[in-house]
Amino acid sequence: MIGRTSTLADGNAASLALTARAGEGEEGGEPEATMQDRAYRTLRHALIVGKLPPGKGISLRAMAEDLGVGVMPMRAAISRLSAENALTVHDNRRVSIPEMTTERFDQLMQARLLLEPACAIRALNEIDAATLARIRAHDDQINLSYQNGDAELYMAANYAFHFEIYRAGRSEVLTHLLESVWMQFGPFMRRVYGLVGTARLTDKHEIAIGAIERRDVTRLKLALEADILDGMELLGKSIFADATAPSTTARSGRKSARLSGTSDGEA
Amino acid sequence: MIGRTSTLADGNAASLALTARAGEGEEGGEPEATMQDRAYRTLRHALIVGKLPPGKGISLRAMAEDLGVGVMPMRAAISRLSAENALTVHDNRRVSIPEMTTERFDQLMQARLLLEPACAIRALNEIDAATLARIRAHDDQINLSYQNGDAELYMAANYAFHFEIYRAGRSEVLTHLLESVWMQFGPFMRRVYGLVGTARLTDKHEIAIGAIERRDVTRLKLALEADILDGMELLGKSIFADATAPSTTARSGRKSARLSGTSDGEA
DNA sequence: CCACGCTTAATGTGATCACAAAAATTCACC
DNA sequence: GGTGAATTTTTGTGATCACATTAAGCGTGG
Repeated sequence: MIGRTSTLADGNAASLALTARAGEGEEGGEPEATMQDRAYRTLRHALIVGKLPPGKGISLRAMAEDLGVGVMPMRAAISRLSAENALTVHDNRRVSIPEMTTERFDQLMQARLLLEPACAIRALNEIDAATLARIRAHDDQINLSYQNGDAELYMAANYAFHFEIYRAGRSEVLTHLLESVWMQFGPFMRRVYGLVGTARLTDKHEIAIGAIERRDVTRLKLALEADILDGMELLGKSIFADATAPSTTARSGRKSARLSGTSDGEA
Repeated sequence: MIGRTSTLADGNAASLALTARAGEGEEGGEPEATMQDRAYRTLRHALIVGKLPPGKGISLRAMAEDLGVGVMPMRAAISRLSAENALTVHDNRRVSIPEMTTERFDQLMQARLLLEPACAIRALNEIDAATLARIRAHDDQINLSYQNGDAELYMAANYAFHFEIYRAGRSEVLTHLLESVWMQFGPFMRRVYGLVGTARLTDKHEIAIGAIERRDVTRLKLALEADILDGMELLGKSIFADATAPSTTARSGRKSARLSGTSDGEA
């Protein structure tokens, strides 16, 4: 391994790697994927599922090497993410994953509360059986993640669940805005997951699914708002509680309890 | 009528040179401004004030030359704008200013209706006398633009008016999302301005200012919603007058009624 | 006059080099 | 041993070159 420390959260060198999609016969199906798009998508996914901790410094060349792409595609990817507020560029012109503050947390939550019910309501009459089945499947994944304490699976499944609904609303504008919010929210949420962990509240997802089945607008809206607010309350408490209890899910176990703390990023 | 740009000065993009204006002198005060930031800001401003027409193709090298910057900064700028949905990248990998469709129009308006009142409410108790004075000044500029029929001034002043309020709410998250929406909205709005021109519009801005003075939350909310809806109605009418009859809902997707004429966009 | 094939120009993507600023490291010195 | 200056490394920014793809000219042949 090069002297460069892997920028990945757990030091797991390959976990973020640009996976050559399994079954990538490629020549026939997807010749269009540009390098920068692949870099963008992997980094984006890493953010949404919280694979990268807040405060983490993002080095252009280092990240390019970690992902196995050139520098130019990585520049484009970082540029795009920065434009979406998923990465912050400091005065030093250095880039890092944004720290979470109480103000930003509130702002992100407000954005979620404003946009997500609206998206869901739009989607209500567009969800067919197949889509509903996918939604249920995502929810099953969430429950599975709870059983196994698999934080990463939870993050991915939770994202998939929500956006399976929102995308059905066919508002690319709103979903794009929401994805920006989730990218900002992901790193912090993943961090906190270990603390609130397996504490499953009353399952608002089930209520949402039921509301979708009955085409119950207000109930769906309430379910989503409650889901968001539940998380808010949980995560909000975690913020104020400077707990020392480390997450159990972190394999190395050696995680500081600082919620938005830097692992090895710069100040 | 569609493909012809009559009164608008959008003929070609040569007019949006990277001037030292943009409110910033030169490197006297801000040695930190990177080239790509300057390119980004000018292009962004051009989008918000609608200096560029929908459908207009954006050529990397050509635009770089027009703005007097290198290719690399322009790449970064275009990349950022694309990430904010202010520019669309086609399958050809060519970039252009997005066309407006009825669906997108509705989505953008919904986003405005969701986010802008919320921002304004946040701002309500943060607006001091100085800020209110600036808001009034912007409104004066708007009225002036009406008198002179200065579309560009109107666009700039209208943007300044709204965001002077929203920024006071100190939610970088929400304002950033809103700016993305306005960048998507600007080119089309500017286009339509020539059609609806100086038309009526009972001044909702005055009402909003009055509501700010009295710290009247609901009145401010209503004023902004009415302002947005007024524009919606006006622009909506223009849409239906201008474009081929929009199908009820083109569910099969791709081909929806193109609302905005192209000057020299690609196929 | 129009259609079709060829040539040419232009475009986006990516790599590589160059450079200044900022970290990180080294190392002398108290 | 700890501290600060000098050096090395790393960083982001930007320019330039190379290449494949595609739009645009442009001719010839029908």
